[in-house]
Amino acid sequence: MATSPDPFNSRSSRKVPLNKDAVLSTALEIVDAEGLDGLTMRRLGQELRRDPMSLYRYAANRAALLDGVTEVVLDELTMFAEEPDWQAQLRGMAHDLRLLALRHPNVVALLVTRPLSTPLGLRPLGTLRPLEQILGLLIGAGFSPTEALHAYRAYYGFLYGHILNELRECIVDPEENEALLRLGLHRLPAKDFPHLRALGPVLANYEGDVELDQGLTILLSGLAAQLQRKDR
Amino acid sequence: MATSPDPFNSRSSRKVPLNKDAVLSTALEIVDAEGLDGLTMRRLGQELRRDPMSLYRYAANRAALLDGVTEVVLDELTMFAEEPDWQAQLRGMAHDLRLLALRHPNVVALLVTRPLSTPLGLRPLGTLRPLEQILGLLIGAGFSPTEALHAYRAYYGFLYGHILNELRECIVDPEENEALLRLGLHRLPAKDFPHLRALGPVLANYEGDVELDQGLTILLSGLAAQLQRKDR
DNA sequence: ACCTGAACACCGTTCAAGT
DNA sequence: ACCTGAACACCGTTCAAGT
Repeated sequence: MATSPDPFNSRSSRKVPLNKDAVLSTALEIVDAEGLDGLTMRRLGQELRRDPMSLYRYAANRAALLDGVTEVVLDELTMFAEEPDWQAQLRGMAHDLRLLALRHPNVVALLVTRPLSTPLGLRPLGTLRPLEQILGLLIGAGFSPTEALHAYRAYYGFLYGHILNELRECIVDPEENEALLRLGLHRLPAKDFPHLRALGPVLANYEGDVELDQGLTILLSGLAAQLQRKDR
Repeated sequence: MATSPDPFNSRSSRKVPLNKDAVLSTALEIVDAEGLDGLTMRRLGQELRRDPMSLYRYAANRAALLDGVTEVVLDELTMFAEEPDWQAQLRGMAHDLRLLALRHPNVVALLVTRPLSTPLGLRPLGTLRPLEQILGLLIGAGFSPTEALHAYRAYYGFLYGHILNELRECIVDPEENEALLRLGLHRLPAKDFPHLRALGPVLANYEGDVELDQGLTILLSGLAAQLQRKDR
């Protein structure tokens, strides 16, 4: 599961050679296991068997640490699946990002909110690389730079929205799944939430990949139509 | 700007009669003014001129306080704009939500991440009401309940994605806007980010409402096509 | 010059002591 | 029975004191 070779096996191993990558991947493991709040300087120091203060050599502060974690996660994206056309490429990349999000659900909040109100050029480069990449793809496909930017926004907006939606509705414990769901729905005032309550069984099995694909079909055909209108 | 009648004017006014609404709307003001991190129990207590501990009578803990704030914000949504058809309604509601987000940018992170991994039925009712409402709208328009759910997800996914995108690219200080942007872009390695750097001027003026509308047009026409395929 | 860790200024929350 | 605030167990970060 860990990408780097076994940075710590619980509390058995001794001193780990410290570098930025080791710090960040350990930080990611903590976030994956215990959520964003679980990642504190002190906790991370303990995991690495170092004085928490020594971490400030690798990250200026906790915010920078979190930025580093998002970069590590985004680096997991296999950059270019070789697909025939731009639509297939966008589709493939969307599914890749979705799987990435499912692998690191606790990081998604970071992906989505961390760069908020950080000037574009000052963001972690990992955040910007997908943007640049997709711009190139779309411009290569015949969109003008401005159109490519708009198309990117529509695509990424939908994609992130879908991921958030899916994570929101995903219940971790598959056993309690239906029970919890029903329990929750039952709590809703029947008069105010008739449709929602009626959807109980349907809500229970969310096939994220299928719905993502359906949404993409709508979006991509819309973008393709725009492109055709131009070429004609 | 404040919705409730002047709950405190800086540090001049004396004791405010305390109730849940007063607590939450003051909490919202703090979040709007200073961000999510600015809202602490102690800070809120100070603003209300109460012992911070007394707040636990109105919210079980800080998380509940944050849930309360999201509910207060969502209650600002004017429920039903009277529009002729379902497409116009969805369009109108999207713009309403966008404006709400621009009014309370610091709350958006909450809207988007707070209910993550909270079972659906246990969420703040304010979060669920739009869902129920749109389900009703779509079912009334001819979608099956299941289709309505899928359509809702596509719609809301896109909508939240757009809002996050727009907030991400929005720079608060309109004066430094272009300067900061160029500065930031200039920092990017020219070789790795040619397209992004070339878009500098275009990136500078983001017309969120127009782009939201364009995306909605694609999405809604896709959904309308699905509906027509059925009726035929 | 580098690293360490005590100390500071905060947190959310508990709970005993007041009324 | 209710409210208060001292106290606890944490934070991120600074900075002086060590090496």
